[in-house]
Amino acid sequence: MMAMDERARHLLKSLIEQHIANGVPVGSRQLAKGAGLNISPATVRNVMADLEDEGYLISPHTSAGRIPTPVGYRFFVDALLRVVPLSPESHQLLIHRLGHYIPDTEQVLHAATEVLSELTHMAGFVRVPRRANRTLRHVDFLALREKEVLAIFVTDKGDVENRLIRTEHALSAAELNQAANFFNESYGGRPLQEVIQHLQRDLQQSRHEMDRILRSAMELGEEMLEEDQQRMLIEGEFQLLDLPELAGSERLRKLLNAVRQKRDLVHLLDSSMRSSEVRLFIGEESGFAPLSDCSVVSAPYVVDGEVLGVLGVIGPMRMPYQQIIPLVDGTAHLLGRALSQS
Amino acid sequence: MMAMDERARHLLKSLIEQHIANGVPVGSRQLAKGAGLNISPATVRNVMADLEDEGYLISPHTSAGRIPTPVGYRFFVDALLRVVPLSPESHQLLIHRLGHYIPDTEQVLHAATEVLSELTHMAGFVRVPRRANRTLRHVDFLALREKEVLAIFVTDKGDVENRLIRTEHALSAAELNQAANFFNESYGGRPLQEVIQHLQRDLQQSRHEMDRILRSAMELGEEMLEEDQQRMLIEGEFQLLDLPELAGSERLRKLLNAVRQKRDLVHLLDSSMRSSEVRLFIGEESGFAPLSDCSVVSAPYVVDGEVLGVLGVIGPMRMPYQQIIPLVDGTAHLLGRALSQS
DNA sequence: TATTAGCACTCCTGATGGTTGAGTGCCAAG
DNA sequence: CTTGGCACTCAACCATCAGGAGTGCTAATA
Repeated sequence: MMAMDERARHLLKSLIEQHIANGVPVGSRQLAKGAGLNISPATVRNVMADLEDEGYLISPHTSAGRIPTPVGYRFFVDALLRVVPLSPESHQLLIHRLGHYIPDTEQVLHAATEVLSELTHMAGFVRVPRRANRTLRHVDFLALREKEVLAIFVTDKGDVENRLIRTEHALSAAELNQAANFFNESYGGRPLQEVIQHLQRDLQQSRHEMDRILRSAMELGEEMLEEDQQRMLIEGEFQLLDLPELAGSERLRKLLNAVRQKRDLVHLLDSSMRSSEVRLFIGEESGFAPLSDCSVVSAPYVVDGEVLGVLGVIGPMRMPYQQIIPLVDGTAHLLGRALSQS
Repeated sequence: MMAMDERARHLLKSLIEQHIANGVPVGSRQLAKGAGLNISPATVRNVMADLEDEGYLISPHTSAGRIPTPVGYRFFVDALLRVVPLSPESHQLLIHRLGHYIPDTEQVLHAATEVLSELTHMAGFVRVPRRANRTLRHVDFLALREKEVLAIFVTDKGDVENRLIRTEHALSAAELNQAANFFNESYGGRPLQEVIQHLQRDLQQSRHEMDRILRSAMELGEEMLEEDQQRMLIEGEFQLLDLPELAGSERLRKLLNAVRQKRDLVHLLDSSMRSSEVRLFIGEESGFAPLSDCSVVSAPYVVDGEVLGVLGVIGPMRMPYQQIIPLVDGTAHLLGRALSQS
């Protein structure tokens, strides 16, 4: 496999751009014209044949022009792509949706998901912040009824989570108050993680009724950390229905169901939290079968110097990367900013 | 339009059953055989022609047998349908999923949605309980940060809702406590509706800082009532992708997007809360364009003698009503029971 | 030596047309 | 009123064909 010369690179770039724009295989004649070089179709054919040998292109059938392979796309984005700045309109819209103060975290995340989906006409997602390092702000225990206690947790960022706890005996409001006070005094301001560890240790042996409540509360705290490992917002999956290349409905159904299940996707994305840049998964690179016809563009978002989560879009391999990349990047930045205010 | 004789009714019933089973138009030969009557195809043809004249059947094209019209389905379910009891397996599964105690309301509702979707292979939905008549249990105000207060509402059934409120001046924990105490004492145990009305009146003129918090809290309460008008769970929309009759993807996309938007659907269903029985909307009867190819089977669920919400399924007109109806009915009953325990 | 024109070949696409089979409507006989 | 018979219709299937786009190869060219 020999290195590509300048002309071959240019042709590959031009071919992929054309294919992204039209979605149909590109032939030598059309490419010769579109590339701007003064070159005959025959020459182009030679070059294309070489590129096919090297794995960048493939023809769907004998006489149908050529389309990029995943390898071709990969080379394209790594070596050929020139990212264009965000269009003023898109930027405008981004600012409009994410630029001003929104007090509710949940709302901000939704806004980000929506705006991604809207601007790209593909599926947008936001992986929600891990709360692992959040600290416990406040706990409340309310006797809802005989033998049922409602526990409410509040973290320093204002996340609220609640859960019903059944007790064996009825507990008075005073007792619950006392438990809450104990909890708040001992653990208020401490990281959730730590609170749970402490509780786990302290409650090992004791079997008092009141301790049962604390233990349940601890479980709730654990759930807040756990559940959250899975959380993810997705918007606009249905935009994918419009893609002709995914029209074979069997395939698409699999994908949509997979998106629904989200778990594996979460897995994939967590791996990309480590990078601090926009990341691209093209086709099989995601290592996630139902996505093998698609690309994923993701970027982590950062609040106060710390990566909180990932966001991005899912779409066909043939997506306008030059625009998607800055868009995802920009959204990530704005989301980071929006969240750092809250 | 003359009344149908016994034989015609039998044939119509048989035809619709066959069509529900196979999804293809039914011809005279097949119907003659399937109906069990000793009758020739020619006779059947005469009857079918009559049924077509009267609007119960239609042929997709000249020589393709006949399929039921919405009118046909309507007549079928009203006059011909014999509902079969829930199959033991389905009943088993229902009990298993909804029969035992689950403390968390949200979880119960989800379980109901899921089980509907699973057993029918169609889209299942649950319209969530209105909280209008719930009473206020407890309110908390927490100073989250300078000039930001987190308000937490708890209703008597353990629903928790929260919201960030920005204030103009910083407020001390003591002040907030005082406000919360005031709130709890004045309004604890009162219906939310009433609380809001009172607040609305009491706060009309005053402009104190603390009142601003109360006013924001009132808005939150209003939101709890409002937002909730829209809430709805849907599960298994993707099952609809499997239906050949909806395969024309354009149409389906519209439907799925509509389902996504839920609003109009909520509207439709609220109207069916008034009935205390299973209700059927066939095709256009729903008055909701994207659903015109579909039927909706819904039933209200009742807790302590009061209708809390609606649940049901969305599927093709050609659905096995004899089984779907008791299933929806049974699910509604079980959900009512499950909720009355909590 | 790299480029290009020419040419034969492949294969998709869309149009055409014939055949088949399911199904109908109608009529005349039972 | 029912039924067998019959002509007719129409979608679905299949084969065929022409057209066009595109290719690979070869030989001429700059």
